[in-house]
Amino acid sequence: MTTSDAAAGSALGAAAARLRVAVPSVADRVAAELRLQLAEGLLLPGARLTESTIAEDLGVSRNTVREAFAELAAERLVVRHPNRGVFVASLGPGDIRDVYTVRRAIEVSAIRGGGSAKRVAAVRAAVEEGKAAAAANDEEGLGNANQHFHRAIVALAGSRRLDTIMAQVLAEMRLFFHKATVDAHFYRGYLPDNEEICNALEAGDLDRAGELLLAYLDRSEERQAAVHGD
Amino acid sequence: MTTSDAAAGSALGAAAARLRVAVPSVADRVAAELRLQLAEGLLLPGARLTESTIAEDLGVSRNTVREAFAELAAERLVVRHPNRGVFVASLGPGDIRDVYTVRRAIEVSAIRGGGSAKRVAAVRAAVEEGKAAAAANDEEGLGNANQHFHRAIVALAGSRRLDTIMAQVLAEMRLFFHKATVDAHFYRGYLPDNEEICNALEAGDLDRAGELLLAYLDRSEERQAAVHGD
DNA sequence: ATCGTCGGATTGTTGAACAATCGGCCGAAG
DNA sequence: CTTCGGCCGATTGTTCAACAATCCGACGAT
Repeated sequence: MTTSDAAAGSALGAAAARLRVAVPSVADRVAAELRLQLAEGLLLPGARLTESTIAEDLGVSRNTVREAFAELAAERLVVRHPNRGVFVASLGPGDIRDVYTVRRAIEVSAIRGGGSAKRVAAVRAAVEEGKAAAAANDEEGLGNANQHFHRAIVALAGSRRLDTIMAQVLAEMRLFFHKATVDAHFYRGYLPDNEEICNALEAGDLDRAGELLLAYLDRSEERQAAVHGD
Repeated sequence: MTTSDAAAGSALGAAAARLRVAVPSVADRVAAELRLQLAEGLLLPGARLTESTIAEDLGVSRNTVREAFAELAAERLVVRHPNRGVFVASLGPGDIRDVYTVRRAIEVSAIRGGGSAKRVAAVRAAVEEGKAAAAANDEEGLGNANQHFHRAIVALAGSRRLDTIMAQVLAEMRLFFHKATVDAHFYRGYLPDNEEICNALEAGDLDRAGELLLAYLDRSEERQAAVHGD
């Protein structure tokens, strides 16, 4: 769990390492650790991250922590207030709408371009993963499956840059999902949508798939905006 | 405190300020200087950037240069090879296609969503800027106008994140444009396209505007792929 | 209660040091 | 003559200690 997450996280900023063994730098590992704590909800939005504290806790130099902060700041997971410190990013209503604007752009574009059979199969796999999680009442599994589903859609385009952008956006969203995930029916309601989208995709009806996905995102945005003060 | 007010200062994501006087950090200024040299073509793709050299040249600490590198690496303008150094990013054929995939996604999405009159006017302004530059035989002005045009299109969506992504993509493209810009007719041929797109946009025919823009991007991609060994 | 001032704490930046790693040079072996 | 292995210099990765600049909150004066 943690290792795969770390690998997925490093897919964000890390310089692609050809076929190199490449031990991640210490700064990268610090960033990974913080990313993990962020995703786990251990560090809540608005929380302050003090350089010296983290440096001491993780047994690294303050300078190294600083580099890790730069990495996280570039991913928008954290914001720097000059001379005041870095804080866990917190998204306001405007940010939520912003994030969904990005998702609409890249997800709809990706699905309307179709994709190889293998990539379509990955989308289907995410749908099945979701159904299995639902059957097992695995709340967290449902959320993960949903993210896999949308990442698989973007992956249809086969663009490394789009994949990166999507990963960042999803990481941002995880920041305030910890508040919304309490609703057990939250993701479950999206399952039929995902399946229908996947069906249209497999049938080659890309226009319809795009329409469905767009409607899905609009609804999801409204829902998120409702949960978080509009 | 939301991240909404984070900053639109420098074109790319410098952590600048609301109404703050805020002198940018030294690291930011170093990054800005390097960005400038990158855009000017003083630093060619593949060139190596040695920490100590730059630190000495700019009269700052090596550690500060390091932070600047992190910033540029996050923007993909530079790549880090662990234990070997940082190099000016160079885009291969695959990257070119990748970049255009991103542009198709966000530009077409933005234009199909329309935009306020003020934002449409900004698009028109960019078209006129291009015509003026063409009349003056201002080669560089033409290139700038073209970028303004596409940035204005993305700005239609009013999304800070999309604007940032677009700025990064354009910065990446400038990296290897220094090779392609030699062709005087390069941008000039696109002028009529831009105007037609703008006309459709002003007429409210968003579908048509989107189609035109998409065709434009496809053609541009093919052209770039042709110039750089496919 | 408001305002200015002071002090403590944290960040921004520097400089120096050291280990780890890389690339290339040179010499030895085949 | 080519190839392989190991050494050397150079550069990066990381740490540490220091200092100035800046901010926050508390204290005190008006």
